[in-house]
Amino acid sequence: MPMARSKTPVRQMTILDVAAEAQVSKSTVSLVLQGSHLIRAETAERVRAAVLKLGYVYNQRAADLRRKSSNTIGVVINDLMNPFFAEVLVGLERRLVDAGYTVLMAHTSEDLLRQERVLLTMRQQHAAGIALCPALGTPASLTRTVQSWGIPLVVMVRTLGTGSYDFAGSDNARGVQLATEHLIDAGHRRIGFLGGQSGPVLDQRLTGYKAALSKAGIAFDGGLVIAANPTRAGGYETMSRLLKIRPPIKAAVCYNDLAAFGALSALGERGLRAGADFALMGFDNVLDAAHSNPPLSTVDIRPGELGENAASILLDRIVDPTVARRQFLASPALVLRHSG
Amino acid sequence: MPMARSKTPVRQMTILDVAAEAQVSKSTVSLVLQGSHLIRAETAERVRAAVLKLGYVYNQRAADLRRKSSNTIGVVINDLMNPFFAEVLVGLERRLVDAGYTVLMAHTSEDLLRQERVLLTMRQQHAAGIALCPALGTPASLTRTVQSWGIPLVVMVRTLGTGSYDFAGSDNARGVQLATEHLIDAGHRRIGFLGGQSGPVLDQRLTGYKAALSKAGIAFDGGLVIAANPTRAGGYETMSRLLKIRPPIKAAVCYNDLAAFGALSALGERGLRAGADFALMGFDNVLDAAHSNPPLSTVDIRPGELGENAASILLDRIVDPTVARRQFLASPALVLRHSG
DNA sequence: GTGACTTATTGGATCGTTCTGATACGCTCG
DNA sequence: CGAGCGTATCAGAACGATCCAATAAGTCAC
Repeated sequence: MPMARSKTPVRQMTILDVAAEAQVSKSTVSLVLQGSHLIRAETAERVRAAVLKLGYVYNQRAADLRRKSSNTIGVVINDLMNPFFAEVLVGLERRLVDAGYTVLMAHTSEDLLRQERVLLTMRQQHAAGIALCPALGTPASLTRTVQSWGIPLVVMVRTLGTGSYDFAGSDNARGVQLATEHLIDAGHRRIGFLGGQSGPVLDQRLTGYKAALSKAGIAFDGGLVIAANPTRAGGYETMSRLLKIRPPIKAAVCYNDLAAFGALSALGERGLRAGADFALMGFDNVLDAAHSNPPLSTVDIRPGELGENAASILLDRIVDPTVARRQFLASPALVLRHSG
Repeated sequence: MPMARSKTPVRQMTILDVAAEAQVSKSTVSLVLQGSHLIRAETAERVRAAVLKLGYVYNQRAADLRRKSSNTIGVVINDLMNPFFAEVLVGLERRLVDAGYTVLMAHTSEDLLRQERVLLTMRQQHAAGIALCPALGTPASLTRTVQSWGIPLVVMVRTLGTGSYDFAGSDNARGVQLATEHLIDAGHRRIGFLGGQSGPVLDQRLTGYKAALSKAGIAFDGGLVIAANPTRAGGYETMSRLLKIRPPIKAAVCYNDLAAFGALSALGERGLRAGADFALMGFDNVLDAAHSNPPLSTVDIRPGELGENAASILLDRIVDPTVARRQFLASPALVLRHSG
């Protein structure tokens, strides 16, 4: 009375079971799964039928071990609450999975310790590459460190010193210069700069701001730039402070769209209407900018494409690690809506 | 003259190298790495020193293969552009990595085919569990399918039929009822409902809306509910249409905050001020809601905590797959700001 | 009919861990 | 002094794939 032998623990189904079913060797099955042309079409078909019949599922990790490679890519982001990064991430993810990779995602919240930890796990997981948006305060040497691990790396958004590494970001100086010049062209001479934490990106954006001013012969006034977290709360806060300045300021460019949204809120609270009473420029052109109240004039750097480009650069380096360093800088474009 | 044997390709460093350095067997090294108490403290110390000296890094995938387990968890999200999901994701991710897991992330953009594909990869990667926010149109049978794979699953946000499965979401009916009642209490009798795609969540929120109306003895008027993508664009669009209705409507509850933001934009465009001229309620209480223009009155379901709870439920099931089905429903709380 | 050459398939070693069963050593006890 | 036991360590067989070298069968030329 042979019952199912409950003693033997349910063995995982392997390529061997498929081989038995299809009456071939495991090597043949392996070759078929890899789509090799070495196998006769008829045999391959038999194998594929067996796979389907048994419901076999490929064990990627076993394959990775033997093959000493992997198809996962580590992605490190530090502020998903910012729609800009969310958009970058989905662009990146899309291109990576379309290329057959799977994404190991980690969120650092600007925490250096956390960042270090997730980079270690990615190493332990044998990630085929890493796309990193470094947390503020990350030492520039990190690029060399990761390279020394033998893992292809692309840095996103924030530069990391002057070393040689793949990068995808935007031309921040030029973008902010564009925005500032737009306000100047509209006749403004006293223009605020709102939000932003110290770091490479803020530096770049501020140089754009200063460049526009000096080009127009306007003296830089440090009192008009107010740093703060580039969040809605930060934007709200800085705008509130800016509005206290006498004589009143009538125009400002923001570190990013998020800060601009907060600024819009502060403006509205005082019954001021952006566009009419106050000219406000954002930066990033996140999706939200098109439907804020009022719709935000901003600098478009196409966040999604930025992510896609980061992915492409990384993928290229994975296939050929010796390829020359690449650097993608989204060229900014003014998009004028109603706020400024 | 023995030079470095350039013939042998640089072998990966393994526990065997560590073992040699520390003068113990690989088994001992393995035990130490697992923090076993079986090894004498002094020996363990020697091993740890060797690890550090050689810069050995653990091969997680090899370990997983042998151990027939893994410490990765698949997370499937379909709309990261919606800050609500972004917040859920970071809560989820945070708790998962704190528990020692790493996150395999995939974005479906509501694409069923993509969803199917990423679920397959997660299976091939031997994910220890899956947290899924199902794309619209996902068959209810999917919960059973995933369970039949032997992978613990937690469904998030959107219910998936009436079967038995772990779930983390919010009490949508009650939440919208709260919001609607608030408007009724303020004296409104004709209240619009804006945005939302057909699906379980819309159904639930609409029943809350209807419940509030009927409780107040107000007849339901289908002409006042306008479905649309729950995005800013959708909210803008639906509000524009709602404002054409005569006699004019003066209050509405939105499917979610995102739609409410779009509605705010449409209102502003017509010179209407939410709060004064029009009462508007959102749903979710995303971070952005506190600093919109004007700040949004909404229903708080704590997106971040929702993600954390999903993680906890999943982790519990992983340690004990036989535990009873669990269901977390965030209980909604009204948060009144300026829009309504 | 034999050797050279394809073409299709296969056995077995291997990737870097874990884990079980064995061993070696020291101590206690009758 | 030898049996019995506990402690610390180890050797070797897995895990489920890949891939190299070997084989078997067929074709062709001479």
